[in-house]
Amino acid sequence: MAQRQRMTIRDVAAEAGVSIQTVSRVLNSRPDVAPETLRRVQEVIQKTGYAPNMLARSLTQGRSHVLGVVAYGLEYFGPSRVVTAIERQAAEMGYGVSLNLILEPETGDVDRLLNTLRARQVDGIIWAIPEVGDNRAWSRTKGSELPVPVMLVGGMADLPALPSIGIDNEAIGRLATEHLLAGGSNKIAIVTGPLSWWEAQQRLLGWRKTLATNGLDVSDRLVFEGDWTVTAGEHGLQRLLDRCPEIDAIFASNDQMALGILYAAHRLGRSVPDQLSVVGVDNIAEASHFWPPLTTVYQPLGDAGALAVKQIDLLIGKSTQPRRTQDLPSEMTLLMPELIVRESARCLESVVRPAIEPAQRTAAAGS
Amino acid sequence: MAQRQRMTIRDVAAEAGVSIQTVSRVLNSRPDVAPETLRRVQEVIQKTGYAPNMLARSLTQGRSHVLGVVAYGLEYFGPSRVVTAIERQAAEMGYGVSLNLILEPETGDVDRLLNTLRARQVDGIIWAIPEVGDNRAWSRTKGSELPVPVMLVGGMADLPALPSIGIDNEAIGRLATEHLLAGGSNKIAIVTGPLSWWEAQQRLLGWRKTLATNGLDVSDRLVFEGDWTVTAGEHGLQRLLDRCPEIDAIFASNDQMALGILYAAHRLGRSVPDQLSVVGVDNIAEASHFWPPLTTVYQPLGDAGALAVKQIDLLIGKSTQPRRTQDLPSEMTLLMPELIVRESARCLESVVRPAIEPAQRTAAAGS
DNA sequence: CTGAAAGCGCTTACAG
DNA sequence: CTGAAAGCGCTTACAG
Repeated sequence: MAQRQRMTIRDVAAEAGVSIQTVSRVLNSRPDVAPETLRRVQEVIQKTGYAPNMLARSLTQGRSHVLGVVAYGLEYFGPSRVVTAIERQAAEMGYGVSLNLILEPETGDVDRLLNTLRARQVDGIIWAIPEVGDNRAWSRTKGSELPVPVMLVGGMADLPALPSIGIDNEAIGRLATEHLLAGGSNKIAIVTGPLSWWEAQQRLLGWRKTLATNGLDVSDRLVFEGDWTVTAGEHGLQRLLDRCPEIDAIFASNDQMALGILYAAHRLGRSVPDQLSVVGVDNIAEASHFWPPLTTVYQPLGDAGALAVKQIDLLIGKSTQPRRTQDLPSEMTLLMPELIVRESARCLESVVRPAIEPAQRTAAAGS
Repeated sequence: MAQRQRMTIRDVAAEAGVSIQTVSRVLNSRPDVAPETLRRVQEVIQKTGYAPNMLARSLTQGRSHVLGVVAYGLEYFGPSRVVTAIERQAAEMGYGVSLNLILEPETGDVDRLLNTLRARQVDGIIWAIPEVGDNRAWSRTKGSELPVPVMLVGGMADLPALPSIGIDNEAIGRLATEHLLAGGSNKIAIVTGPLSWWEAQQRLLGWRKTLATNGLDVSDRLVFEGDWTVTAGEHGLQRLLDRCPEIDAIFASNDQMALGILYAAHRLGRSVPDQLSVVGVDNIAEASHFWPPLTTVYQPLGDAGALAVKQIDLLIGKSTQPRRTQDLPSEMTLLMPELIVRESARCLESVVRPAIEPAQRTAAAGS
């Protein structure tokens, strides 16, 4: 089957008594091979377990069939889902995945990374680093002159210079906040992620807009900036309650911080959800077993990853062909999140209707 | 900087007014280049942003500088740590990482995977799939005739046919159980992982041996086979208590199941750790914020991943050289886990001394 | 110190 | 339907 001495197309050709390009034809399943020849070559391939050298193939074709995937924080929930989905979809489409992890989202070493990927001749790059600060400035500066297509995963503040796909994070904030309103809360605080993160900003924005629309308080004392950790949730609740004891609900910008909030609430003797409603984001595996089970917002991260691969495959196809309309989808595609109702937030309505009108909802909540 | 038209070594040579192999010498920082020539070539490289085509380089060198990493369940705690560490170490040593995820640990498609990796000419393979059932049978059958070095990550039942590195899972079971004993428990149950997993078996073994050594009950009614999920922990506690209400401690084979146990204990009105001590495994981010904070066993997974890369680099170096002593480390390297004491298990001793004698410990616990 | 030649293992036109 | 030639972009001996 496998062998130590690597075998080449030449060996196969010799053994089958044909030329190497006939073998090549068989390998690439081209139609113009005589049935008998085909059989003979296939037999040899089968017998020897020959597998063509992708490196050589890539060199002549000018395509490596490898996608460069750049990610951060694989040990966290979001990135691990995205990368898993990317790998799955890529494998399905015949791409290999070159994994490149960075240690900090705000890395200055974009250039070196891009150069490495270019040197490895990846067919396309999937940039799955969240937008933090101006860590995507490079996409505007030199995004357009990159030698290969790039897909950004995760939305960004300004219209991206490169095609991008992400989750609608403002909608996350809106869904969570609307649910809290529907549950009858009217002093709704928020524990955000680091506000240098686009995702954190957008979730805050969704919260703010929803409350403002309903004429409710959105002052700064209701906002605590966390850092995604459980500890931040704990400190957040304590701090928010210090500032404003009448808070009756909190939107935690991720489940870990929601856990911290539940923990602190327990310690402070605030019962959830009776005295305090909590909604998180992510739906981590443990969420349904928090006390109480956590109401949270699900993000279709797997869909985002898979879609990124499909899109970049399209772009790669185009960049190979004599580029015509140049109709690159250089806009931002946003996928919709979904609310998962459990028990950490009061829920006065028997049926959750996301499409309900705010006024109506508030009325129902007040009844 | 970057350019659409890919530039080759030939372009650089022309622009610098030298031959291509002089450029090659500069690229590979060989000593035999005149200072002035060196300067001129470097200048051109700098100016044009030229990066040599790794594919072409690999083809001539017979080395791709890519490691094939095969993993399962990147969305879970262990694998994500291992893969992260592998990528980090690989990048540091100049290797690219080709990520290959499988959907089920007991995949039958080992052959196709191995073929793909061979076709991509990876320099070595890191097989980071846990041993489940006989999913490593291939390593004995054809492990030795593989064209490239392979490192298995995660221990295995029989002495592996290939060099392997993992965590001492029996020690995990021992550390956890000894701690429970030290806390004064003497009816100690276990919720295991799926027993087709080597890791789960070993943890069970550690539990069993430790109890047996201390003359305590290790009968089957104290064993519940879970599947690593929170839900399994919940069911596990309920079931174990049904069978044997006097249970006063449980070793959960991972933190998720430990969470399920805490959850169920809360529901059943068993206070932790007063009536029930619980120890988990992994030390997930949330563990320190469970109620009560979870005592657990930490596994040096990052070390394992990094070590795997270092080892395979050695093997690759050897397989390149005219193989001499053939002293491949074809044995199993096991790294030691560490107990992290928090509040979910009673702890009578002020200082935890893992080296303490069992008899002495039991005595202390009884006092 | 530097360059002309050969070759890595394939594929892509180009003949027949 | 099949094969001889050229070439992908490098590196490795081999001359000078």
